[in-house]
Amino acid sequence: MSSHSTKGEEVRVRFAPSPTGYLHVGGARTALFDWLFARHHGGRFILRIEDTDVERSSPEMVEGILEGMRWLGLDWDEGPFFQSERTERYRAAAQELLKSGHAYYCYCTPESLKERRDLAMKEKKNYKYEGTCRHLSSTEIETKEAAGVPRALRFKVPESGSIEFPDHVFGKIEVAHEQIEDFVLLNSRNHPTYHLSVVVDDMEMRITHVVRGADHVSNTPKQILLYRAFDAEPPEFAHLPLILGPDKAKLSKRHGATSVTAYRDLGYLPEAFRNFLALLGWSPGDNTEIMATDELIERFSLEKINQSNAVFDVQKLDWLNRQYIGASTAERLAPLVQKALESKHVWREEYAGAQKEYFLSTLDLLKSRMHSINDFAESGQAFFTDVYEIDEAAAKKNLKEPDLKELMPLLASRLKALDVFTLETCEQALRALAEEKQVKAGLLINAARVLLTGRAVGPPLFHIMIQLGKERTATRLERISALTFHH
RNA sequence: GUCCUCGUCGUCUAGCCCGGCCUAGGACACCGCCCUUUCACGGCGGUAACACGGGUUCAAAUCCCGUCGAGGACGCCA
Repeated sequence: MSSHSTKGEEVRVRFAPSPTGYLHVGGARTALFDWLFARHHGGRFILRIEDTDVERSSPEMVEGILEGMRWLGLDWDEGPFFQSERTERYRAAAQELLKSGHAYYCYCTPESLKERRDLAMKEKKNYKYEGTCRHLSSTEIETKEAAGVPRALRFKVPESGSIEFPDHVFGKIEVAHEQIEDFVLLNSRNHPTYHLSVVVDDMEMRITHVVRGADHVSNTPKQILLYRAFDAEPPEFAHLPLILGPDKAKLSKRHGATSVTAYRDLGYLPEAFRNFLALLGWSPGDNTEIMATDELIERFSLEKINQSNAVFDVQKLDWLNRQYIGASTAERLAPLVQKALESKHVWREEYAGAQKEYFLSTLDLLKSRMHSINDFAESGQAFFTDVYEIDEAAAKKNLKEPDLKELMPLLASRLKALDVFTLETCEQALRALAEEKQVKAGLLINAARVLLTGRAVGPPLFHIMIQLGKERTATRLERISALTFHH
């Protein structure tokens, strides 16, 4: 167990995405760290959907987020809770703050506020709400109320002093009160806004640790102020460094795939992706990189999270993916590969007709050189159908020797004559033929591979032969005479 | 503009808190070699970094100050 206090209570962490977009890489990393932290401490992982902005939230996005989390294996213990269903609680909490003198009504119109903000922006000045309505006299308020002027509720931020809080990642952070404006709690349609709902929920759900992106550090002082106003103890905070694109700007659509499910569709293994995400902003401290879930959980700690932003490096992801694919059993890979084939509508019939054992052994043969789950659609094709294309470059490279037109059929007949068709006997037959005809074995081997699979790259030839079987191997070798090449 | 934060190879990072063991370690990528029947895998080796400038100290990547650079936040969005 790590040293930071859990106050003798159960650790409770939440992941609180807003369903205004998909679960993107940054969100997924946050969710992962939340989950790892909860699991490490044997605590509870709570999922809360922050959909107070009804216009921008949608059920599809919620489903997308859940889908992404399931894909990554991030299971939650409580929820999902929806903030949109808890509006009354937030309103009640807001009234409490009004009564206790921590909040006041603001009658400024959004339009005038925007004007003031734009003006300040134009003059390159810092803008902060002036607090106009904070100092309204009771008669002024009466007049506004009588006229039915729309009102928002604002939090009364202390005018002097500063707020300071410890962060598990960044250490101590201090902000002067005068930097913080009187933020809105309830908008003029009487809807709660972010800070209010977050704090009310975190209190009510007894969240002990808030682990979230560093884009929230500047929100933290406001939220702590709210805890104090509610006379509640704030949770502990840990802010995660951001994930950047190759251009070192915040990750966005222009960097390609955004949602994590897009990575699934690209053929990444969830365990590889999760391992990769874990290494973005965190390291176990020694040189270990490949870690299974249990190890990740066991070794995870907030103090090992580093403070600088990290660039998302696809090449490293690819490497991890290859490592994981190579180390996975065919049984593990099979359903994923199958799903990929189905979604791509590739040679469905051939695959459907194949025996399970044959499918698995083919997968075993090919997995060590698969870069992604999707690769199998191409590299596996020739093992399931006789109608596969012969790659032109491969033919040009390995089939251009004229003698092959005789050598290949000859090889075919030698193989056919074999009583036992094994790795050893195939190799013997081929090498004997090469010696007899005074050609390099490599010539025959490379040519045969192209004929058998349509590709210049792939598994060792004799493995391919065994996999295909004697008949198919022979037939395909004989096919050379039917081929025409452009030299 | 204001505030907050960060700054070790191209990238992810170890080391920094508790100065000497750092002629700065690992991984990805890149380049060579080996293995080999192709492509991978694997093995071996190589290029490559403490942003800069001042202090403090016998000694600084590590402590202090400044500069520069980068990122984030500044909504009746979350």
